[in-house]
Amino acid sequence: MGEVFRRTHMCGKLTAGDIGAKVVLNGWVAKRRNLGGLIFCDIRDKTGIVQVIFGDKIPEELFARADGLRSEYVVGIKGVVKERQSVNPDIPTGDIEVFADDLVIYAKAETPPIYVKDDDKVDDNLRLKYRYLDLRKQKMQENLTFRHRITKICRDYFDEAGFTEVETPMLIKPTPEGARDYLVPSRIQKGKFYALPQSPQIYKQLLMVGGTDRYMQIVKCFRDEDLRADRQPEFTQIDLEMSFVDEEDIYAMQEGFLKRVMKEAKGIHVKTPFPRMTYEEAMERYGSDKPDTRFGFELKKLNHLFEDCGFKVFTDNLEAGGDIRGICIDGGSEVFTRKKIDKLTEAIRSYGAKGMVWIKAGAEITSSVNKFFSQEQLQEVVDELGGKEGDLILIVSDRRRVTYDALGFLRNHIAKELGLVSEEEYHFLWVVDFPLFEMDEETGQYTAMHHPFTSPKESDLDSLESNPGAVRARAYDIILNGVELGGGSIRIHERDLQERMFAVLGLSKEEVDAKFGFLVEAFKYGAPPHGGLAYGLDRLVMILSGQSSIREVIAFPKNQAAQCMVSGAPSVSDAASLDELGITVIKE
RNA sequence: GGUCCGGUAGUUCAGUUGGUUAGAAUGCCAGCCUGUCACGCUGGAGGUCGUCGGUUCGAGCCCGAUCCGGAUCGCCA
Repeated sequence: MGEVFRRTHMCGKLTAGDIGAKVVLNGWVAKRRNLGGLIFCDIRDKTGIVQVIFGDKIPEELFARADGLRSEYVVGIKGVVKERQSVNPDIPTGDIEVFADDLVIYAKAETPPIYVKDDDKVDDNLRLKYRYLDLRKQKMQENLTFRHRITKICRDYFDEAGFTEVETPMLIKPTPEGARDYLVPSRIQKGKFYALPQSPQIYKQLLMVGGTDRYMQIVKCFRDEDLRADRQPEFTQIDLEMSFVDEEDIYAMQEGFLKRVMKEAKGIHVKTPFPRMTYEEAMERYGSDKPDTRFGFELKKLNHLFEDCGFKVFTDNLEAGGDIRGICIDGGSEVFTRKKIDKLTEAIRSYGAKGMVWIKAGAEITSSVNKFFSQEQLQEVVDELGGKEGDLILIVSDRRRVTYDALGFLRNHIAKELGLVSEEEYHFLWVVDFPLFEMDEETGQYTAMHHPFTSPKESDLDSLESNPGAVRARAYDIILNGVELGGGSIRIHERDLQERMFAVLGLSKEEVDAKFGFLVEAFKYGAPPHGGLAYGLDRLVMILSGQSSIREVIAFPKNQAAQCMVSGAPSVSDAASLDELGITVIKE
């Protein structure tokens, strides 16, 4: 008892070159096939599976023990690698097998509640509850390994570029703006709270003031907001900041990084520099600030065609200051039946669109508005969008924002449905010149779109107070195939500009002191020009490994209710702990 | 917080206008089987149809409430 076989090989790494070798394997029983006088047993470790055979030339006692093996038993095997009589071309180790001459059962296992098999279709929550079983799947191990490789490349690249990895605090001052904080009560300072960081933003800027020059950190961040397939309450950023740089330095540095990631992790050569697009252009052409440029279906503003058209839905909207935009789906009129179009109309309601007009181009144009428009008028619309016979045109008339959101959604949705989205293509894109501010529709107050330390573009500085909505920021996002991989900005390092910024945001001196006093104080003593960027590591790994959810690349993710299904967190706290923290929980 | 979809065997699902003992596949157990690899063959066990209430002679199915899960919008500087 207690003996551990000293492993000589990993299961998935055995090849024909090992034929004749005596090997020792450790792993889990993936599958047992008992043919009577012959038992086949697939043994799995994180590298893959290999077939082990218990034949007739072994002691009866060993054969009996092999007969007792069940799925997920943990075992050690000693044996000899031999060439297979019948090759299995479906697995990498399919041309060899291990003739066992010894077996140890380290642990038995109950029948697992989920199958340990890559293509097993099982409820997501069940996978999360039994994550330790789910992780035994080869795909999951590959995902973890792939993630490790990305972080390794990241550390190597930025190390070679002179970056220093610095750990910033996890227990920090709550930030009243932005996403909700996770609060952590202080026992020593009863009644006071820390927050878990939403990002190390302020600390990395302080590091620049502190002369660190180039900082990077692979760091957990926390946001207490609702979850999505690509959003977890705790997630990992690759956080970066550089001193004495402008946008061009940042772009070049990041393009070098992503180029290397693509080459080393995917074996794909990507061209640099990446294309750039202004925020304004991205919205006008794609209805999104993170456009997927692998396919067309670009938006086009159609206001001028409908100014006096007499169709009240359109004219009323235009008079109210709204827009009319459309997209043209090549060859879409066949594919999209009335029923399918109705479904699309229904789908865009969640973006606030009240309806959608469709036009099918051809010798005789059919449309949902045939009653209101002549064939000539409709042909004009078709021509404006570059449509031809067999194309489907979709038009949304609404507030500008709604036309962007609805058509932006439609082009992505339809491209996916038509199978036009290539998994093999990787389109990187910088989206630049974001607005510095956005209007909070509830309060009517300008808020920082990125964060209040983002530098305005110098050319727009004059209108900072007079027309804040028109001021563009020195902010940029890096987009890959319609996914926002990361974003950043050149920061404000001049005190007077920072004060003007706070003033536009409507922050009093007292508020500034309370919220960011320590940063403002630090800037008194000499801040270098600096800027940076942060990647969502989970998203980066997700998209490069071809997964559709970041849960697939996180070892122990939370479910949609932000629970850890393995441990049951969060849970109620006992009275003594709460008392010590001075916390009373009000039960509803 | 809003909208939509779902909850039936360990798992994935089917279940007709409400009608006898709720099915299939897979997994599990037992027996047979020496070249399987989704092994095969034979047999078997396995169900509070999410929960509570209502309608009905009778509810997995209809109605109401509630819990849970998922998608999505809001939200995510």
